[in-house]
Amino acid sequence: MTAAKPRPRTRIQRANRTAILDAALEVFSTHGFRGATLDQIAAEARLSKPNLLYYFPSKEAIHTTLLSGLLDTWLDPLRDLDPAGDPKAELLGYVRRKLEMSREMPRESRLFANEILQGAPRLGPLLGGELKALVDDKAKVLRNWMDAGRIARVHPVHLIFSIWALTQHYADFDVQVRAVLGAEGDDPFPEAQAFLETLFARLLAAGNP
Amino acid sequence: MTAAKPRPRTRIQRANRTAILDAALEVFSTHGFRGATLDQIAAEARLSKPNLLYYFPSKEAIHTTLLSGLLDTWLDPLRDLDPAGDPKAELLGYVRRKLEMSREMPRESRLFANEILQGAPRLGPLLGGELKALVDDKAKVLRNWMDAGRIARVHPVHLIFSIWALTQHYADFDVQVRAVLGAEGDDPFPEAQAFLETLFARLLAAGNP
DNA sequence: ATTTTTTTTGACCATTTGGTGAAATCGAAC
DNA sequence: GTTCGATTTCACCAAATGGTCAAAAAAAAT
Repeated sequence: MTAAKPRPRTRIQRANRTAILDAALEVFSTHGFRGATLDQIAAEARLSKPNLLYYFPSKEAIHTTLLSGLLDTWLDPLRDLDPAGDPKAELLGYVRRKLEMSREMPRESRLFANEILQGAPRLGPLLGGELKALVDDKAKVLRNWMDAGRIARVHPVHLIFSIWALTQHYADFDVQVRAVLGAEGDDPFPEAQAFLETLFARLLAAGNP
Repeated sequence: MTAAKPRPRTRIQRANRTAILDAALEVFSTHGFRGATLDQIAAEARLSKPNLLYYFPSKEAIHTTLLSGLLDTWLDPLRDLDPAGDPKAELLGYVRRKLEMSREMPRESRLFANEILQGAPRLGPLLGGELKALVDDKAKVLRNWMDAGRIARVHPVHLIFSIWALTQHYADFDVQVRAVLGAEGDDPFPEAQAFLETLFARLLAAGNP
């Protein structure tokens, strides 16, 4: 489909490309595509603007490069959900890994959130394609587990939505979370982890009607 | 604190101000503050740009006007949580009302999400102030209910976070939700309502450890 | 009908923005 | 140490953007 990107050869190229992508991630994730400027990105990357455009042909190209890698990374934990594993352990593991990603890659989470908020103008088709396919597949796994009485019966797709919503909330709404929690323990994530574990354990407890 | 805004007198003023605010809500909520342009807003409101600026002194002013009204509206359902009511009914009612707001005011939800995503540069102080105060107050109510054994014990603030995250997800990530669900029933909200009801009912079922 | 006030517009401005081109500088291989 | 490609910078554009101003056009008040 897409032209195979010739991997950057020199170490200068590698270093600068990563610097640019890192700077762009920072800027795009806090201002959205339209709100971000090349000058901001250039400044953040400590390069001149023309120098930026020596490595990437356009603002669009930088953004696209970031997004194209993102969805895959983002869905890795869901892909790992093992149909042969223990249902509850698999699901709680998924929640934990997803929450870890919120803590360790909040900028990526916000980049994604921005894109969706703005109507997914760029990775729109992937949602109904690749993403839907994966979710449908995993929903089937969940349904099997429910049929076998190994987890409680709930709408499998909304169950997945709920995991996304709850875990990404701690990255995307970080400012709000910290403001509301106040000084009470700087790091909200351990509490969040405990809370989410309880929540999903109770929601999925077999024996529920 | 803020200067009392002299309510618009003439009906033309009232009509145009609402048209502008409505247009601005549309544009700001899909592009964020920096990504939105006065020309877009003017076009959406069917006014000329100078005419826009006859009613509002600046882009900032429009945005501020929108945001200042928003937080209050947004928190109304939480304010309504009645300490004297039945715990489970109160909480499920809160969830329902919040989900209704996601369905009926998705643009407002996205405007808010954009602001928080971008680090809450404008309504930042309100988060640690007014918002935190309200949440602390209601968390106390929740804790009392837990102490009395009327709902299961969980971290009350994270419980509130979870309600926000789960309900707002259906407004903010609407595109994704619809893409993943596919044609399977155009309106995701009835299913969402049922799912969330189950989720919180199980989470809060007294008798839980 | 005329004055007065409100509303709308067209022309305009300074700054910012995404992007270009050619020249200068740098770095590695020889 | 020279050469040749890779890298960086300087000067510059055209378009877009937030905003201004004075004059025209509508409404309202008299």
